Amino acid sequence: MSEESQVLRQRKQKAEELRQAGVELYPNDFRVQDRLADIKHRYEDKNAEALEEEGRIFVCAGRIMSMRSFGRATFMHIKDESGLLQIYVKRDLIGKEEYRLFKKMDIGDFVGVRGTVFCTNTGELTIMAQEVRILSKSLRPLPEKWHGLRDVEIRYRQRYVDLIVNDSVREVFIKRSKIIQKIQSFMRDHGFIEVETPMMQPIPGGATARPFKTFHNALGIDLFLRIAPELYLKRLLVGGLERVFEINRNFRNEGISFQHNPEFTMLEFYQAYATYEDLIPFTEEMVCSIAQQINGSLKLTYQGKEIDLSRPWPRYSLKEALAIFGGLESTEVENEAKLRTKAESLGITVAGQDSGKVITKLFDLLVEPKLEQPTFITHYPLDVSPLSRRNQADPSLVDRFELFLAGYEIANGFSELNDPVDQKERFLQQVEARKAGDEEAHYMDEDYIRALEYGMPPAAGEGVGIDRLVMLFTDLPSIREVILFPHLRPEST
RNA sequence: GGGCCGUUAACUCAGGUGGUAGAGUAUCUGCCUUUUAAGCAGAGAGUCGCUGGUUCGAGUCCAGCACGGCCCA
Repeated sequence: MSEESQVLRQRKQKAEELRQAGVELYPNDFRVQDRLADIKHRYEDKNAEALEEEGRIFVCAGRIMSMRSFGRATFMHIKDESGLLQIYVKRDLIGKEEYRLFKKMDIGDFVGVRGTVFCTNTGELTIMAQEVRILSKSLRPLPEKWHGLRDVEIRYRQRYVDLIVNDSVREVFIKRSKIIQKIQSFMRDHGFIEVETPMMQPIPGGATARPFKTFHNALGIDLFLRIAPELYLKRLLVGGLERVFEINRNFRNEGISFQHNPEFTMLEFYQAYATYEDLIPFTEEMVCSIAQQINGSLKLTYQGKEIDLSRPWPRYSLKEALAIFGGLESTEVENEAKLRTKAESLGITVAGQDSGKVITKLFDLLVEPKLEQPTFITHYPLDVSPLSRRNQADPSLVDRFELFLAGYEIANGFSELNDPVDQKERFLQQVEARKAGDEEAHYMDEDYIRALEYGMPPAAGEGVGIDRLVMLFTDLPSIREVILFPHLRPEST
């Protein structure tokens, strides 16, 4: 049984023929001097005659993307990171034996080219090759040139092929990188320093989620992949670092969907002597600054919806939002029994749930999808916010906000709870909830309490979902499109 | 977890009611020294996702499973 396709066999055969002719298939002594796009741009305004007179030799390299062969001459397009350029290879110019070997090169091979520029009859700037060297032999055929690679499963599993063939995909990830750079600059410009805290934690904390578990052999202890960096970043506030941020991965052991990948990227930052009300305009400024720098506009289209980022963005309390967007009567919103009835009628499990959980579930279901324009929601219930500072006027609420955009949560920020006694109480409540079967409840973190006992300055902190922000600015409907290697089940063998 | 849809050549896709698989691109051979979806002539290429079942006969019908997508929880 042959497990190799015909094409693969033929290519290996050709590679062997080249090797036998003394050609090194994977050399690394070719020194590239010119990027393809630079060569193209240099002569944009020159006419054909001027090009003929230009005697300059260019030395470039790239992957062969297409070939059109005429017996004794061949046109091909090669591609490097900067772009695409046409190469003309003439037997008379490179030599008979060299051309014979050149004919054994394939679409997909990396080649190094030395030559002069000219303009073809059809007006395309082209390199007249004086030398074509193979730099890396490709053994597998690339996808078809018209339709490219569409199969999303292959696109994600073999992202390298996706990146070779689909330019728009590469642009997405370049844009993602730029967005992250702009955020880093923005934070630094506002006096924050970038830090790195543990990805492996003995007590997973800082969020409501199930963690991944692993084991450290030498220490002989269980460790958890972090679900959030929050408790470590706040330890840094205790340590006297007043403005810190971290952009890194969080890991949550939950379902996969168009909005969720088991590992995702968050910006988290903490600022001493600030409140959540300081972070609201700060967040507006950050998102707008990114939008201006990345897309050059505060208006954007996401999946057909027009979104306007012009400031200020409206703010509603959670209960107001339930009335205004969720279609609830204001008497219902204020009455816990009525809220529970409503929730039950929508299929939400209410038995044994805190009122805070019920109301936030109602919000997720009825309001969140409707918040397309940027909107801040404030006044969250205490029992879903075990790390937030209590509201002075209403101790059943906390000083917290979430930002919604395009129908999903983008950011979550709050004034930090820095009272160690209150924090310990809240942890104990979470421990009770865990005992009662809530696998997402927070763990007790004694060292974090100890840190607070040394004294943490009043502060506010925030987390921003980077993947979702990238989805927004690239107009992509799935988180898998903005993560290079999204998790899939293993291929069957 | 539930529902619906998909899986056929390297890629993109066709294959009414069951009768031993097709196209374009890619590949190979021949002709062709300014083409660009180059052209012309010819050729090869498939465990039809996997496992069972029904049938004289299954890509097609049935069941289970795997992987993926969308929707719901």
